[in-house]
Amino acid sequence: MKRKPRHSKQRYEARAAIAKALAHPTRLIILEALDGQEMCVCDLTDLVGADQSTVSKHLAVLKQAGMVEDRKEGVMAYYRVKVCCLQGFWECIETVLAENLKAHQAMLK
Amino acid sequence: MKRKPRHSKQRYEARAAIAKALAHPTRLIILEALDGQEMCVCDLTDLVGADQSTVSKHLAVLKQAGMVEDRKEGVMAYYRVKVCCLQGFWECIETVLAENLKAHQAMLK
DNA sequence: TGGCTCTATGGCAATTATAGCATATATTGA
DNA sequence: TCAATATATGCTATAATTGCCATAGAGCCA
Repeated sequence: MKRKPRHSKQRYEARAAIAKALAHPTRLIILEALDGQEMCVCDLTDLVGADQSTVSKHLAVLKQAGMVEDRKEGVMAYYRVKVCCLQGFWECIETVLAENLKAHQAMLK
Repeated sequence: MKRKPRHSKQRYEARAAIAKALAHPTRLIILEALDGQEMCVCDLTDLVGADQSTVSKHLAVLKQAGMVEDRKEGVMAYYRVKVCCLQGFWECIETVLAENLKAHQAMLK
């Protein structure tokens, strides 16, 4: 059966942009750390062990994608998760990883 | 509160690799088209309107990530979705997009 | 005011991703 | 066998991503 894309090119690009924001290990660490709490850039920098400017840029990517929002308090910037559906992401990704592992092990036999 | 990453670096890289496979509009079109049915490369090529080799490479990316699997029948290759949790992905992404749109509209006022 | 801290940004180099062309491989059928 | 079709793979040019350094801006406090 042949098909046409159901949505516009722009729609798929917007969707891909969201997925792209999730497509970096450091940003996944950040999102997980922000699960249920806010943290400042300095603590996130300690957490991921990269340069502060690098962390700041990752946070900008997440913010641009609408995944997090920030709050300024004095000189500090506190970030928190803005979306509620990340749990489903993690579960799905873990499912895929488990499947891949299983398939890989089966292939070794 | 300070935190340490809950998982290993490799774990986050593996997760990011899955997300990365979803981070391209063409691959999203393909996955959506393969929702509930298998399709050959030729029809997918028509669908996305790119070079056949480009589509083949996108399919290789999705296959490598474990999102799709293929079946060879004669000279044809039929691909189908291998994971069951994509619906949650689409819904979450649409939720984020809707939130972003709302926030953007609010900002224009 | 001046120094200190925290965060964001500009710039650059290195790496990675992407697209299409050309081509290789494999299957089918005349 | 030969031609035609479907798919996969090198290859190259281009674009995007990433990390860190240097630095700018802003708040805080002596």
